[in-house]
Amino acid sequence: MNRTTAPTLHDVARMAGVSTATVSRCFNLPDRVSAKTRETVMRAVEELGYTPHFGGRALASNRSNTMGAVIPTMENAIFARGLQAFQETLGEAGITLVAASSGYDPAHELEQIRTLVGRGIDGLLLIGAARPDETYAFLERRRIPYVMAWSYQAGHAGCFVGFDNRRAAMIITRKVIELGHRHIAMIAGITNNNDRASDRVDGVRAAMDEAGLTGRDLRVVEARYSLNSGRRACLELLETKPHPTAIICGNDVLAVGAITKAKELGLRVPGDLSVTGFDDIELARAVEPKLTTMHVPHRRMGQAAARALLAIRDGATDCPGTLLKTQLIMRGSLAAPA
Amino acid sequence: MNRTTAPTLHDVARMAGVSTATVSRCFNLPDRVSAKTRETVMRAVEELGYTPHFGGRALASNRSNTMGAVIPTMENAIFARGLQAFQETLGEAGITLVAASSGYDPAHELEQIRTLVGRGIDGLLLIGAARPDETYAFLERRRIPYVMAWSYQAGHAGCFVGFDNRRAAMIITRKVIELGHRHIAMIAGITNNNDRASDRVDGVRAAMDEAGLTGRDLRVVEARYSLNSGRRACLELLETKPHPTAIICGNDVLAVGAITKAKELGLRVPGDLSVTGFDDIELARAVEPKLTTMHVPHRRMGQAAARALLAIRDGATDCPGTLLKTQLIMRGSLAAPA
DNA sequence: TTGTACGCGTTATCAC
DNA sequence: GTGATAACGCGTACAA
Repeated sequence: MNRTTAPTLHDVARMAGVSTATVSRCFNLPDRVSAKTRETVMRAVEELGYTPHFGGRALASNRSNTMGAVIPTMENAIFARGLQAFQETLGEAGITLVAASSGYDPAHELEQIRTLVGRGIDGLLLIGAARPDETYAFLERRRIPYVMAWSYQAGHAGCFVGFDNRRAAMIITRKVIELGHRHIAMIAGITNNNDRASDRVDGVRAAMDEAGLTGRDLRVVEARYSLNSGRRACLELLETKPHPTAIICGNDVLAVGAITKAKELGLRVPGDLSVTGFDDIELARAVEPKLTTMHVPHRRMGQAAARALLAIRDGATDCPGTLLKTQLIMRGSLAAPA
Repeated sequence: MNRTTAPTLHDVARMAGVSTATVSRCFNLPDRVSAKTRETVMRAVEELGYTPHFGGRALASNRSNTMGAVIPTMENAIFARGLQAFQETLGEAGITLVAASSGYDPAHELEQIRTLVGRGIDGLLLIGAARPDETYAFLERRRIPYVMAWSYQAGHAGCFVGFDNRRAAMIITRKVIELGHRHIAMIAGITNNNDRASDRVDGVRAAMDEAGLTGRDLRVVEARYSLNSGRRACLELLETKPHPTAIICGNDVLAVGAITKAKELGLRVPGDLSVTGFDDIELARAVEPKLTTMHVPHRRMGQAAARALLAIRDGATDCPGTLLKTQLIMRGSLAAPA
C-alpha cells in the first residue's frame, strides 16, 4: 500500500487482467459486460480504492457531470435553502455542484460564470434576470444551458423557474389597503441590478394605483439585506409626516428589523404600525408579533431548477420552466389601522 | 461566429500566429513571454472568448485549482456563513469551490468525499471531527489535505480551524450558575456523530460538577435544529418538577424556539425562566428579549480554513490550524432567578 | 523567447 | 463480449 499516486483505469485493468476499455464499460455501460468480468473488475476497483479521474473523464466524454450555480450570497437564507435543495436533487442524479457567489455585482457574476464555464459545467443556475447583455451573449456563444430562478419574466427570453414577484407584491399590498391603510411606506431591497427587488416595488405601486391612491401616499426607501438596515430604514420612515400606518417590506429580514425598531420606539405592532414581510423564512415566526408575509417555496424552486437543467441535458427542446405559486400568510403583524 | 464547440488553445494559437505552448505560457508563466506576443495572444483570447478547459488542465498539471467542502447542510446559517467566507477567500486565490452536504450522516459524508476526491480537489474542508476511521483512512490514502472546522480537538490528529466547544459551554454555564440558578436544564443538539453538540453537553456538565452541582440537577434533552424542536423540547422540560429556572441551549435556533414557547405558556423571560443560546446568529437579536449567547466568529473561521488549505497546498509542512476565540454576549434573556 | 512533441486518464470507434 | 487505439485540451521538458 505504498501508492503515492491515485490508481488509474490502467491499474485496475492490469489487476483484473482485462483491457482499460472493459473497465471503463463496467462504469458506463455495465450491461455490455459479462457478469463474471464485471465482478472481477469491481473487486479490483474495491481493492485499489479506485475513483474515476474527473479531468480525464470530462476530456474524453465532453461531459462533466457538473452543474454550476452563481448566487448573490449564501448568507441569505433563501438562497442557501434553495441551493441546498438544488444540490440534493442534482446529487440524486449523480451530478455535483460547483457554487460561486456574485456579491450582487453583475461584473463579478460574469467573472464567476466564466470560471465555472471553464470548468466544463453542463448547466448553470442563475438568480433573477437583471444582468448585462454581455453575460447572456457569453452564455449563448458557449451554448451553456442555464435557468434563472426567483424570477419569472414573461417577456424575457430564457428559461425561468420562479414566481411573479410583482404580482405577489400586489397581492400583499391589496390586503394592506383592504384593511384600511392609506398612508403606506415601503422598505425595499436594493433595486439596482435586482429584478426581484424592483418587481416588488412595482407591484406595490401598481396596487396603490389600482386603489386610486397616488404615489404621494407611498414612500419608498431602499435598504441592504440586514436587520440593522431594516431598523434604520424604519426610523427614517417614522420621522416624516404623516406617519405611515403600515410598512410593506421587500423581505422578512427588513421586516423584522422594522418591527424591532418600532417596538423600541414605543409603538405597538400592529396597533400603531403594521408591518409585512416577504419570503417566509424561519425568522418570520420567531418575532413577536409573528410576521404576516408572502410565502415563497424556496426548496421547491431549487428542486425544480435542478430538474429543468437535467431535462435540458437529456435533450428537452423547449424550456422546462416553472411558474411557482406564492402564498400570503396572515400572522399577527398586519391589522387594520387604529 | 458559428462555433459549435468551445475554442481551444489551438484555436487561439492559430489566430495569434504562435504555438500552443506560447499561449499556454501566457496563462501560466506570463514573464516567460515577450510583452508583444503576450498582447497579440491576449487579443485573440478576448476575441474568441477563450477560457481554459478545466479537464485538460487538471490532466496535464495534476492540479485542479479546486477545493472541496462537505458540510452538514447549507440550511444552517452558521455553515452558510462560514462557507461563504471560505469561498470568497478561495476565490481571491483563483480557486473554485465544490460544495456538497452530508445531511449529518457520516456514511453519506464519505460518499460525498469520494465524489469530490474523484473530481480531483486539491484540498477539503470538513466540519467537526466525528467520523468513522474509514473516512480518515481514505483521506490519508489519497493524500488529500483537509482541515476540520467548528471544532478543536487537542488530542486528535489532523488540522483544526475551530474553537473549544466544551470550554465555551463551560463559560456560559458558569455564568448561569454564578447568577444563582440551581435547577438547570439543557436543550442540546443531536449529539450522535456530532462532536460540537456533544462537547457542549460535556462543557455544561463539567461546569455543574465544578460548582458542586450533581447530574441530578441537570436535565438534558436533545432536539433537531429547528424552532419547533426547540419549542417542543422546552415544553417537555417544563412539564417536570422541579421546574428549571434556566435552560441552556446548544444553539440559537433552539433557544429562540424555547423562548417563544415559554412566552406562550405565560412565563416571563428572563423573570420566570432564563434561556441562553450558542452561535450568535442574526436571529439572536431579533427575538424579545434578545438572546444571551456565545458568539462564534463564523466568517473568520471560513477564512482561516481557506488560508490553511492554501498554505498546505503551497507546501506548509506542519498544520496551519487556528484556535479561534468565542465570546459570551450578555443580552436580555439571562438574569438571576426570581 | 519560441516551437515540437509527448503524456496526463478517460471514452468512443472500430475490429475481432 | 472484449481489446486496440485514436482522440480530448492542456502543460512542460527539451530543442532550437
